[in-house]
Amino acid sequence: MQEKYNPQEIEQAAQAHWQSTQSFRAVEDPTKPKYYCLSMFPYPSGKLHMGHVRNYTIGDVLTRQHKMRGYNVLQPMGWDAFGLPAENAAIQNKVPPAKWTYDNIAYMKQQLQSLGFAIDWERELATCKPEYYRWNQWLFLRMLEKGIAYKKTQVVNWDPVDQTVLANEQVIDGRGWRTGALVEKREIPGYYLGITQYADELLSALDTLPGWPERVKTMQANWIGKSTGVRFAFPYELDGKKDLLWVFTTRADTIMGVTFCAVAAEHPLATRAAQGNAKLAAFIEECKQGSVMEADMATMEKKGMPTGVFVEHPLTGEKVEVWVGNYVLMSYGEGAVMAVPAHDERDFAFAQKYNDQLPPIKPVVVPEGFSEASDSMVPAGQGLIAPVIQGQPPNKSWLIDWHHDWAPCFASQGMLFNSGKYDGLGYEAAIAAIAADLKAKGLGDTQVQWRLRDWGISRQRYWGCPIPLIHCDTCGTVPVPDEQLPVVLPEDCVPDGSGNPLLKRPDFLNCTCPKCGKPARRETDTMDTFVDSSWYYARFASAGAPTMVDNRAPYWMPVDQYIGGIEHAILHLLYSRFWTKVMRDLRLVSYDEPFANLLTQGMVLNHIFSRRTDKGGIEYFAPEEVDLVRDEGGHVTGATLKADGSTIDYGGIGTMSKSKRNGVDPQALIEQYGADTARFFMMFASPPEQTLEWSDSGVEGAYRFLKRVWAFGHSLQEGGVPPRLTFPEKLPADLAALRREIHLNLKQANYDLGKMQFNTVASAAMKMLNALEKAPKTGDGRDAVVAEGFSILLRVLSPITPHLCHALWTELGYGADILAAAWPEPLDEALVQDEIELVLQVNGKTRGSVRVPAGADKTAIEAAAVASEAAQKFMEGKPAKKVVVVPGRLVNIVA
RNA sequence: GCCGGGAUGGCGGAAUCGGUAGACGCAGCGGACUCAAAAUCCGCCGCCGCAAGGUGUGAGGGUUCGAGUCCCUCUCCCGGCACCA
Repeated sequence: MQEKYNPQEIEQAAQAHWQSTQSFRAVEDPTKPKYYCLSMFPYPSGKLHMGHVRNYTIGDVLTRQHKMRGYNVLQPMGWDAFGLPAENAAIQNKVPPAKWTYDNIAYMKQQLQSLGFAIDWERELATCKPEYYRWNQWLFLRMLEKGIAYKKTQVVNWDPVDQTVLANEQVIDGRGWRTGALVEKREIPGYYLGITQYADELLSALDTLPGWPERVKTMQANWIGKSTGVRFAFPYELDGKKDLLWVFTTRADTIMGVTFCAVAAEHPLATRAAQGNAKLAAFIEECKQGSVMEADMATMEKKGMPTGVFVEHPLTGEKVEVWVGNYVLMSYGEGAVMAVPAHDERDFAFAQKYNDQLPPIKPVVVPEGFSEASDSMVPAGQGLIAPVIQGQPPNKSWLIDWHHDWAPCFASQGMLFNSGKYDGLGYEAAIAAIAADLKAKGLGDTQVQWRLRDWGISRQRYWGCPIPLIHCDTCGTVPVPDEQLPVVLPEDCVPDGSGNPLLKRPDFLNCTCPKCGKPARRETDTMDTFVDSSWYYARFASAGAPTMVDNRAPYWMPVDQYIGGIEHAILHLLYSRFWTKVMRDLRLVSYDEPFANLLTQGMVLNHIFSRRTDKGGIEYFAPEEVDLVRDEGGHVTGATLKADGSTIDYGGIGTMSKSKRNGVDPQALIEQYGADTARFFMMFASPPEQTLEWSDSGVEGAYRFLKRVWAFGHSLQEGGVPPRLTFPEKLPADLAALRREIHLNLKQANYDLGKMQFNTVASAAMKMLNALEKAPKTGDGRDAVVAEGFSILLRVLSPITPHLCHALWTELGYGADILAAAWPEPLDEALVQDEIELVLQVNGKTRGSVRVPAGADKTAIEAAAVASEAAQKFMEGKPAKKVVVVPGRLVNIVA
């Protein structure tokens, strides 16, 4: 055994050992409990980044720990290989996306292997391979048959110069990223998957996922957005034709306060009204410009224009004008809303803006408890209406005069007034009564509405899974027959940014119609890459099967632990759940949910340094290029460039990214310190769910600790401490204390592992080493305590730093392979103590401690506490009014 | 804008059920070893104070013998918002 810790050498040796023994090959074995541990597979962007290292180390710690606990473990790895960055790289370097992708995969695979992850590489897959994506196509055809997949128009970002569809991220400040042209909204046909058909189950089944973080479930529930409300219609007549304007609202109780209606620019009524109204037509066109992103829709200035069309209030018969509003979404509900400015913030803002063109705001709800006679309308502290009444008599007639210029809006639930027969009703009673009346008139009913929209999967892009359809002049759109699958994507195209290169590939485009045999044209749209990632976990469990999944899937599925970034909390995870349910309904699988437990890991952050360039752009600097400037308190206030000492801006802490130049290359780290140091730092720096801040000196600290572990192991070997010894009947006090310390930390480590709080597991390991290094040099049973302690330390640490622990375990003769060792459990005999220390408080303030026998009862503890010197001093001669004893923890004297 | 999350020393973070705030580590300071440096080892280390003690978990209020933890109000930061993955 070498004296010096040499990570490169021991890591290579350990990896060679795992390879030769096929340690991580997963074989189905019904006699053992299984543990399927899956980390979200990477997009092969070029090289691993720290987020990957963190994600996969978390998975590896769980995998190795469960292996040692006797589980049959599967940890696979693959590549989310289709996607936009490959096309961007192609535009830049004129390399086919396929070649770029495969090169990246080869490099990143080697990086993953050098980190020593316990991966079964025989199950590796890449979603850009026909043997994988043929099953995307196959399942898509099944969905088409079942009516889950269907065709509809979709709104996309259109670059008029490049004549191409842009992704949201390719739209910068409303302009195309390459051309700078103003982006337009355009409607084109596309394919959708009916995820809304599963909305109810996707929502209710969240309750069957106790192993998911509550916040992720809440986010999904809000995304699905079930709301119960009333769908009703305003009758109207336009150009002699009678029609109904349908709207949906969750606030039917405010229906008597409607002052206008608003429809989306794409609404048929808007289109009809615009005929012969050039000004309105122009406004509708304007609404169709700009972003398709919800965030932009929500933050942009609310604009509208009257259509001149009046509809009839379904209950009062009053005339209500219809407006076109840029804030009304065609894709939600009916694409039309009733507007009640008095009780809806958005309507209120709109009404204030168009004050002079709209009727006065009509309030119809007051807070519960309001009465005309009372002096104050609202109980103090509720404050929503309170400002309105300053200097005004709080009475009904005044409220009716309430006007939008200056009155705030009351959007909470309350009691109806100013609403005719509904006066005095509360929220629920009012809605029930109003819905019943609308129903009686045949103009509406209660309805459940979902925020969730169907999943548009068509992408007008090359590097994706071809949608298996054929367009025939005679037969229309015809599905590709199963026996002709997969529709293989040619791998030698080089996109240039001006549209889908498949359109220039006659060998791909031209085909014969499966129905009539005439020449036909292949669909060139490809699938959203979220399709690829919606079922890869099931394919891992059936690697290489000649069908989509085979009979190995039921053994492994569902995934016992899924690990990935919080940024996937909604889309990827929801789509995977949906896909699973579709597969289940096709009887391909029998489970309802793909991921039993979910861990969402935080992002890896680093400092950001930049300065403005002469041209007005921003230039970023890597952290190693700068020196930090701190104020007296030690806070970072700025930075200077190492090269020339010039001052640059400190941009705080942000996610590592190529564009900000604040990434740290894992490769350099592995080469300098070894994989174990990288892994240890990642686990130690913060708990998995939180963000992790990069720190070079933190890495140094991790390395220092591993060197100490090695040195301690070396000293045991030098000192001839045998791996196993018997303990004497009773240990001397100092050795008993040491042993207790080790087992206490083991108990803590096991508890924290259960919570997946690996940073404190690492801390516990460090505390064990700190204790072992201070071990007495002599004493009866000394070697036994130290050998036992170190063997516990190695096992606890081995999932985090497997190479180091593997080497020391065998070198010191603890066993042939630490992977085969039993996971350690704390022993009661090591934890017992005769006397315990309790915190002493007087009037809630800590004033010292008292020692009492371990079995002391409450009376004895009280007596000991009151009698103590510290208690006497701070009680200042007053008698104890009350003594609170928290068993095993503290005693508080109230004087 | 909407939805979700977060804020604790100079820094990363710990505190399991409301019970010693700051474990463990980094940085810093002092010392040992060395011709010297690196590496390593020992000690100190929230803030104010000579000390006794006081004070302190983003801000303000509340509940409690006792609050980082529970309740109310607010500020700032981060993630998602359906064509980035």
